[in-house]
Amino acid sequence: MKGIRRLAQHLDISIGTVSRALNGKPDVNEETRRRVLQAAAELGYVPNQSGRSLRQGTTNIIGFMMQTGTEITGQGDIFFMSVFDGVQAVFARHKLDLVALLCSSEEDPSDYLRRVVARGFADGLILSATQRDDPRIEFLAERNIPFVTLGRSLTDAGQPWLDLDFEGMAQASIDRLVARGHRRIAITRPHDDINLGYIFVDRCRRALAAHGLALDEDLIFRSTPNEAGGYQIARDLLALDEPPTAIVLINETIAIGFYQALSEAGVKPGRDIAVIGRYSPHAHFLSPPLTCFRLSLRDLGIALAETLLSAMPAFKDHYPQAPANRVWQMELVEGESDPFRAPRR
Amino acid sequence: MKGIRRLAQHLDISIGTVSRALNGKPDVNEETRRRVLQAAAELGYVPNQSGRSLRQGTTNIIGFMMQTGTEITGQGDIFFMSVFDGVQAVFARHKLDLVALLCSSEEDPSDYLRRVVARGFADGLILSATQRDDPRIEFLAERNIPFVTLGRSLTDAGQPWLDLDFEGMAQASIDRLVARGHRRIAITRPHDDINLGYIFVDRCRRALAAHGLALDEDLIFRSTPNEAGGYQIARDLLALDEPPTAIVLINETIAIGFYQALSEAGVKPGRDIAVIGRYSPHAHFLSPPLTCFRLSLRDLGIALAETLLSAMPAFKDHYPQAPANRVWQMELVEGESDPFRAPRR
DNA sequence: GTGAAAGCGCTAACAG
DNA sequence: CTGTTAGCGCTTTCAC
Repeated sequence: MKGIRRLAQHLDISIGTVSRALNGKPDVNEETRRRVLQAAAELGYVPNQSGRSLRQGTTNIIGFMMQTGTEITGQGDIFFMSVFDGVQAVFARHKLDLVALLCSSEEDPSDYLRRVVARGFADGLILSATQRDDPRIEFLAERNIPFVTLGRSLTDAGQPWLDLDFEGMAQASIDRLVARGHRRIAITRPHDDINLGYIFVDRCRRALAAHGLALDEDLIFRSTPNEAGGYQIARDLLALDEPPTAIVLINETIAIGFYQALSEAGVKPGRDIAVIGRYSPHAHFLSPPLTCFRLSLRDLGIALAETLLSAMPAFKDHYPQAPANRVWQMELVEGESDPFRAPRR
Repeated sequence: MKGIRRLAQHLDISIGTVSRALNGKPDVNEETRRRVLQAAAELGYVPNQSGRSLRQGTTNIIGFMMQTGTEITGQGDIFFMSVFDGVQAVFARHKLDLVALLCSSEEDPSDYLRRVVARGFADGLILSATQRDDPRIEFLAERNIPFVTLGRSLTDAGQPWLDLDFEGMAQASIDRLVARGHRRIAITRPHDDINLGYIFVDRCRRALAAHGLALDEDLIFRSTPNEAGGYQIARDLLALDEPPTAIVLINETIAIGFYQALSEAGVKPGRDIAVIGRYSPHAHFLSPPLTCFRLSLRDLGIALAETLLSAMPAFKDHYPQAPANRVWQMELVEGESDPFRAPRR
């Protein structure tokens, strides 16, 4: 004898009553409920999730889909761990469990998602690394699976999303660099079709135009989101006939390689070239400290969770005011990598 | 009508036959099987996991348990992402799915694990960040849940484990530094009770003793496994009356902060102090390049998966030769941070 | 080679 | 307030 049946037998009451007692149904004698809860604790009883899911059609699991190839997302363990921590803080209130759904780099993300959904694995989903055109979005929307994306996409099915404020970062970076005397400003973009790259480049272009400047196509550097990518950017940049005097780096990790390649060439950030990037734990520890845009990843996770829950019928009442779409502000942390520029010559 | 029933109706055969056809049972007419598979593909049928689990008592899911607080694990940016990718490469062969079980920093890991197990969530588990005494190990062993740990522990239930060769790293580092003229050698250890810290410190002590040297307790620096921890170590170290001439860093991430604090004090790695650390993508991009110990994280993941599967009755036949316990070699990458030491005075 | 039917553990509807 | 029972989707006997 196993499971709820065993518990019921142990208490000499019916399994129905045990179930109701455990699930906090009102029509249970308080004394009975107390006995059930105590016995459950003693016997270490926890309801079998498969049985429960099969009956209720819900799993109490929220899946956070991510790709495991390191060069794909551009985010590392730390980024996601921090976000997860915030997400969980919210889910814990509702006894929802967060699991990371790990799509191998060898599998097509859409196929993977299809499998996850068909299996009835999760009650809701969080998608990260949204692509410019992202078939996953349509797929989930068609099936009425509650989900939220971390990142926007041209694929719009009216889904809720949260995204970092890359426009704000672009605008502020360009304005700041221009104000500091720069006219020839480079930017970077991801090597793949992740949506944020488009947003960032577009806004940089417009911000420059507002200052009467054009974005030189040769000053848009594509790179993989890692140290090696940053290194390569610096090498390419220094090889130009007329290098830029400033650059805005879109990824966190590329700063290290970028600094190193400059250093090898005897070029010093802050003195010979202005650099603005994204905050990461090592940004402070570069020399000179990187001027960068920071955000609270944990708070982002919290917002992500609340937005998702507000899209789920079972929880929406708890989060009536959660915004369905939102760009997440980043805060400028002043470093020493982009001082005012000494007038040339 | 849903699920397998719908598929059966569509084909006008019984659900039993559909099930057998889909699951590759031998007693099915090949023509029938072909029709079933085709219809399944057309209708996008995927068996419901809850129904299947309930019936079979197995989920085809392997859980990789990890803690989500960022200061906990002590691994670099992309440590887990890379390991996951290797694990999945193996699991894909057996149609097993890997999910990361994310224990919030606010929850006790043992409680979390208990819940996961009781729910029948996964067929097997991988535990990371094993503590010196780790109750999770006993818990799983008692219940006969197949699992493998990434990391050893004093808690020994005969479980399979894989661990990095911290002894080898300790021994090689000490030998190398001594050979290069160092007598006063510092080491670092994690701030918490993770098991690897004990292994590392013990072996360093013995390696030094073999050279007739004592490990000075003041030269064992505890730190959180992040940039700030490394920064603090360097500050503390430089404040000593008699600073060490060399140091071995146990974590990947601390090198950056460590280098920075040295730099601020005008102390140059490789010239004024020898440094040996762990490889991470930025190790090359430090100046001077860090001499460090590297391993293939993806291969580690593959080995981890194979070791787990060899402990699972359903798969053990495929992996007869997988070692149940194994320290994973790391390879020394020569940088320029620990040259031969100019004799003093 | 196929169909019919039992039953995995659980919750919810219903009867008392 | 409690017991009884149907049935969630699936796999696996057991007949035929």
